[in-house]
Amino acid sequence: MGRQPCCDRVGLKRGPWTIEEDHKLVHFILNNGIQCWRTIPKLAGLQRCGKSCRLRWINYLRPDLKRGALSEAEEDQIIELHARFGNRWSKIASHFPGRTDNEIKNHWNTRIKKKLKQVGIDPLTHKPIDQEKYQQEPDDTIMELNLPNHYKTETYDKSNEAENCTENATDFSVSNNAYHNMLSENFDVDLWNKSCKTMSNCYSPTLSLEAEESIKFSTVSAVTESSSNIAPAEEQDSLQQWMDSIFSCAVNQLEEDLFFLRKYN
DNA sequence: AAGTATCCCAACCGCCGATAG
DNA sequence: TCTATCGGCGGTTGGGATACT
Repeated sequence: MGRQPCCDRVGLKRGPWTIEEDHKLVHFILNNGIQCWRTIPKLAGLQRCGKSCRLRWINYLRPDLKRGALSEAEEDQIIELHARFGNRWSKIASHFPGRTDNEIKNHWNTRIKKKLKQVGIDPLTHKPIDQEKYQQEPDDTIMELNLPNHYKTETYDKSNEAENCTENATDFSVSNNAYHNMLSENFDVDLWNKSCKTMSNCYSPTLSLEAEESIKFSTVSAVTESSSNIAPAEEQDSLQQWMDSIFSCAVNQLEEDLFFLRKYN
């Protein structure tokens, strides 16, 4: 026979995740890693299906997620990649470390699509909707909207669609604007520092401040705490490596955050 | 201030290829 | 080889937040 079902769906919770649920999931994964999504909710004490846990982790709780709005450079790159790959969001997202396919998809559907239509470019084909109109109108309309260079030329270069294009390593940088905006809007540096200490990088920006105060699971304690569900010794090593990478990732992000705080403060 | 429209995004749905049994 | 599930993906939507009248 085939595999066992993912979940029995009976009594499973749906809808928005609560702080407690997030806490349980993050705590469990930091301690045990990800082996089988189907078993995670049961072992973590969650009334959710594995699929829902996976989605929540990937799109929201992963420590290496980048927060903040997408920069113009990122937006430009999304447009270029979309011209090459179409709606293959996971493929596009792979060029943006710390960004999720869902985030990029949402950004495309809510903003970029609109922006392209405004300047008469079909977001599906990446070609001018009305060729004649665009031969009459000057390119500076497009320039004003900061579109990628290949839209500023008269003809669209078909070679952009070629799959065999060199896979450029993304010149990725944290959105300075986001940090600048935070600081210019009476951003509370003390609170920020405090929340960094409680691993807020893993956490949802929708968390209330009070709730954030109560989150005490640090990455250090996660490494040292007993991991009841890990058995073989060789798995301990790989788990330790995984934990180390998560931890170093969180530390790197923290350093990056502090760098920009100092720079713009 | 209240009602309505629009925007935004987290989460769900359903499909599909890979794979366990 | 076949069947059924898992994991991953893209499309869609519900509802909170914000803007507008």
